[in-house]
Amino acid sequence: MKTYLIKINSFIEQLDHKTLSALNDISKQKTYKKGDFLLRQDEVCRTSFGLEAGILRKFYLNDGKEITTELLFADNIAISFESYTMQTPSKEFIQALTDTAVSQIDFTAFQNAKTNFPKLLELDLFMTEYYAMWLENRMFEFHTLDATQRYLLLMKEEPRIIQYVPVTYIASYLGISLETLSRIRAKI
Amino acid sequence: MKTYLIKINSFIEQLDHKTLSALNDISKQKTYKKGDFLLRQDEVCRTSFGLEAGILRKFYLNDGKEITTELLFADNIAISFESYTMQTPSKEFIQALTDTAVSQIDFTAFQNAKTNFPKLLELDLFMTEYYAMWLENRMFEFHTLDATQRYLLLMKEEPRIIQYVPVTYIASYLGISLETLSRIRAKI
DNA sequence: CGACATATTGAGATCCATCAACCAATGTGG
DNA sequence: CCACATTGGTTGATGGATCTCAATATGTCG
Repeated sequence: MKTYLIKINSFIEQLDHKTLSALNDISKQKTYKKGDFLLRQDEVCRTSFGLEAGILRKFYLNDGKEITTELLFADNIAISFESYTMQTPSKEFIQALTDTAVSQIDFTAFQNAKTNFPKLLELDLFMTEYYAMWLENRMFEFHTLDATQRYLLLMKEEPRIIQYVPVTYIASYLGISLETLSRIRAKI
Repeated sequence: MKTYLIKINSFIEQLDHKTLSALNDISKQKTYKKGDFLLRQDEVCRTSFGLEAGILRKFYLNDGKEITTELLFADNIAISFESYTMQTPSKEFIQALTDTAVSQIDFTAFQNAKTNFPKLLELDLFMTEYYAMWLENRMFEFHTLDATQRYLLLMKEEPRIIQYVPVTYIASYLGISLETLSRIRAKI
């Protein structure tokens, strides 16, 4: 699956100059401080956030509890997928866990760019395919692994998450309670 | 999310004649008998299966146990997503739960068609977006609902599954044991 | 009818959540 | 600079949800 990222990156590198500058024209650099919200529940996700530095967290509220759905580092793109795709109110929040720098692209501007530069349409497809594979993989983990195994796998596959993200968020990302995660960590 | 299906369908209806007949040219009608495998583990998923009649099941093996990942009815498209997208060996099987009729499209032929008929590229994106939203939703259910709630939701959202699919497969689709599902059913 | 797959029921074990107390580190106001 | 609140993490005891193993029941199809 990660080989697909390589394919996407080389696809981007091989983009013609016009396409690249079209993409550049609609990008806006922005920075956020630790704790800032890039998107709140019920807002429509009108831009994508290309993360250049820092850490972002996507989460939603369920019974008053925060459930983390994704933890993002540099070179990832953060969007509330359903909200962005359908331009409907978001269930998710996107929050900066550290000071961050992002490159924002407006949804409508990108839609227009896709019709003028078909390579961007292809790129959009590739990225969406990658996201779907990532989700399939995550489903697989929830379907087949218990709490300890999920944590061990995360350690192996995403060491940065273990290193830089508070355990509270890691626990909810893994779908387990804070206390259980604490016990798992004590045991290994 | 279901409104997106409506959008996709009307997009298909509005396709120009040339695009539609290009699609037609690369489609092959096939039928399978109950129990037949459309795809086996370790094979590369080289075609998509547009389901016209019957029921299909996607599953993989874990510890010798079958885990059902998707249950499909008419008008859905069955592929082993990662295998199809990357053209790598599949983890999943696709099996006919009843006699079925499908319209198969070869991966490579579709790739070529997409470059000649950009509308197909757009269509591919829309369908992939839908699949990603479906997966997000499924993750959400696993993250927030217990066994009983998941079953009740399935009854409400996908009554055909309850009606036509053996409980063994429903249980593994819901990520619970056969026995637990049986008890849940007894209680309601 | 008999045989084999499919579904239910029961009892015990296990995993994990919850609630509550506790600890350590950090920050803040007097 | 210290007392104290706050935040983030750990530890303990208990209960509930769900799994597993085993026995039994209900199909269903040749």
